[in-house]
Amino acid sequence: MDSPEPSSKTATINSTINPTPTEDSPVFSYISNLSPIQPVKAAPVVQGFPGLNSPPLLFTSPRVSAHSRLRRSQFPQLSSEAFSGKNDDYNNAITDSDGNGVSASQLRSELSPSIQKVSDNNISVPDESGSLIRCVDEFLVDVSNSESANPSNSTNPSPKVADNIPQSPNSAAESVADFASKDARKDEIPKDAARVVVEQAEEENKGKSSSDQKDNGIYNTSTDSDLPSPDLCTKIEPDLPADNSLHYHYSGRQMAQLSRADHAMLDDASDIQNEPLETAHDCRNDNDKINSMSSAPDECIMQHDSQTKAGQHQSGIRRRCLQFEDAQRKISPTSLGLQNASGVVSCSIPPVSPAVIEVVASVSSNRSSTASNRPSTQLTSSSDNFESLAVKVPKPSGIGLHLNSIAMQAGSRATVSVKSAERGNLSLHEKKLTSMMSCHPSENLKSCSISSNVVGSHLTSGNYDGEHESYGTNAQSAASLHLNDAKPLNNTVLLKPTEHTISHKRKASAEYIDSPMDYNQSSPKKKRKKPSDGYDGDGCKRCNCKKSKCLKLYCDCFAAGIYCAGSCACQGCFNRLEYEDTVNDVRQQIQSRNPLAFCPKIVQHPTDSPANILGAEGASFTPPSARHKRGCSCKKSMCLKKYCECYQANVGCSSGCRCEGCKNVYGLKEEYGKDLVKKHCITERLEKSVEEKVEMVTATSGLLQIDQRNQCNLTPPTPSFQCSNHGKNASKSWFTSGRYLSSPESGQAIYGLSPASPTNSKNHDIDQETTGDIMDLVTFDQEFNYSNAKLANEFSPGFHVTGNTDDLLALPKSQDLASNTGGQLIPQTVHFQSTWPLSWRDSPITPMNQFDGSGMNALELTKL
DNA sequence: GAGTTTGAAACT
DNA sequence: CAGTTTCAAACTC
Repeated sequence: MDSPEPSSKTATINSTINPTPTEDSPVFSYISNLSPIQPVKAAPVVQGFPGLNSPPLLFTSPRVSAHSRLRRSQFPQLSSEAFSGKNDDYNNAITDSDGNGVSASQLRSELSPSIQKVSDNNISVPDESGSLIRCVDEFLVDVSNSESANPSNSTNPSPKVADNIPQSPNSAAESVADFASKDARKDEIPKDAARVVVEQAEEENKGKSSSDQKDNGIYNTSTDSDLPSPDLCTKIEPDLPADNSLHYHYSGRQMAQLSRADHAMLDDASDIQNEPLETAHDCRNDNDKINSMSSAPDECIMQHDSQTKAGQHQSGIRRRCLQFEDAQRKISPTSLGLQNASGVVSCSIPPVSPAVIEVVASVSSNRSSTASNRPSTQLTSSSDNFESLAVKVPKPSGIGLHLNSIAMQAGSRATVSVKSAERGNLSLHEKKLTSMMSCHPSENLKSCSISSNVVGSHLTSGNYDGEHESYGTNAQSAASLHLNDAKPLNNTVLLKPTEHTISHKRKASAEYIDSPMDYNQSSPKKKRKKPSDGYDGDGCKRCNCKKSKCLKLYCDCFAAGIYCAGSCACQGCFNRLEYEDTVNDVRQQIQSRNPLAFCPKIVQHPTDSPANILGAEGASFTPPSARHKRGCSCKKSMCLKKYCECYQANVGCSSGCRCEGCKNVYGLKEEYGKDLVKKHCITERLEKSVEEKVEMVTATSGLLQIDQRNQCNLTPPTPSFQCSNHGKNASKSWFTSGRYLSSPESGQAIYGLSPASPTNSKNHDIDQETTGDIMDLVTFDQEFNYSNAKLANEFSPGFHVTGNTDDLLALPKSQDLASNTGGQLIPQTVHFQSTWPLSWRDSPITPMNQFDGSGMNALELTKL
């Protein structure tokens, strides 16, 4: 029996929301008829239930977020394009000299002559100085560049846009800042948009002329040379405000958004193209929105500072991306959705999936591998655009078993430290301390953030010392900021290492510049200090290749998607920036042979629920069910030595292993099935309890029930919360749970704060606690998909999860988990982005579940 | 540090 | 797909 109250509530709400229509609606009349309570009394009843009233409030912010996110989603795309465009410029200059000239620009030109034409008319200013303004301008510049360089992006949209675009550099006249004006002219942005941007830039510029200059100088330096400018970096670092953590928070969001947008870009390339300028404009607006949104006292962010600092950091931290850059670029961390209460953004970078890359390539063919070689630059520009994009990005696990997967996953052994430390200055103690911080999931957000940061440290390290450079991507580039991010978060612990890092940065960079060849050659001088674990200080593996030239998967560096570093003792190494083309080619060959060659080797078993992974305290680093994707073939080591990849990764053997006499301490092959069954039972129990809980909650709020019913009626029988396995096995991801925001492999991307999904506006009266539990239980194991779908459907029929993973769920890093367990990230951060890129969704290889939350987002679930 | 063992990657 | 070779890390001494 429906209690009268729910009905009345519903009626009241309906009337409140849409008084006139509601009363007229048959539903209203029907409810009114059913309800013993007279409509007249409805109002009082509603007042008596604040919970019902509150929903709108809860909803409000999501809507804002959503709005912002949507805009941002477009923006990031532009930014990405901008990146590419910028890179293109850079690359064009370089590649032309090299004779490798087929750059993205050409492709772009082919794609959109009209735009190109416009750009040609425009004054092209190669000079990309003015980082300060750049954040604003660059974004414009990038957009314009992308427009000009990459017609595909902006062109299509638009004849309309083209018409609006001034053929003359008039916009420059409107710009106060020289850089801004340059950019504006270069970009040929419509006057309105350009004006707005320029004005903003000007304002910002006024705010901090000194920093701007500094930034500019840095930027120029970084731009001119591929390598970071140690000097500049050094200068900059000290200037960082103690509270820049706040900056990072926001920047993190922005970054996340950017990344996410990048993802979206893949899917919605056409859309992006349609509204380049608008997007750019929106971006600015988004920033403003974000700022305003985050204007909360605890999140006062100084955009200028953040921009400058971030730009500085990024300038100093330059990373080169090879073929993965595009893919990763597309791989987007979650966006606003990742925002947690504290504003800390946890972004995990999905693993680089070759398939994704391919998709990306197809979508945005304009991005040549060469063009994408300068993620750092891209990142910088992007970050500038976003006012310092510091993202706590877990290491890209896409790298595979090697560096990232193993080192990070092995919680017990995870020794992640600042790589620069190895070079000398950082004391072992500090290193360990850092590692510990990173390795242990913390209970508090700060710790979590640190952990996350550390996770990415290995990536970062490359930047710092200029040695290990990831092929990868913005994501990795973003990761490079981890340490920086971490510093603000925990000055006492991480600041020191960072300082060291910076100092080393200079050193390393100088070294790199001076004698780039030094470090790949196995010079006796550079006797590698081979740590017992085979990792250098930062958790990066280094190789000792002699015959493979570091162009085969034998090479850990190569396999991990990074360039060999000075710490490597390889001989005849071609896995270097100088040979990036070669590296790309080889990688492509390998991928053509085995698309999964560079995918993470360690994946979360589908049935592993978040609860299992995290454990009660969230301290578990390696999910018990984590397994080597391909399995091992050990015969003599009995899986008890590091010859065994499973053992090396601290994961148990599975049925996929072909090992003989398995005695893997992390899990015997024979026991794997048993464990699965056990877990399955446990999971079922949990689900039941959750369902019961949910029912209780639902009963409490009659509105919810009614709402759900209505929705169910409106929706097809198919569970809206569905996981579609395009792959053979449904991937389940533990990161699907809200707790796992930042699964690099999966997920963070998955969790974007879904904008307020329109469909959702109901059910927000459910307390978060319940939601949190639910989310924890929402695993996407194939086995449980149906039940989950059912459950989800109960709440929101609109929720649709597309689980497209081939069972490749890369393990989220322990740090990620830790950060997730912080609790602050929770339910809100769990988002199912409706805008998730198709590329991921379509990619069979993509190791992550993809959620197409068209109808419902995490927030909705949370609200439930 | 040299040599051996091991198993993944590459090749056939 | 299976067998073989190559390779580099892990391991031993």
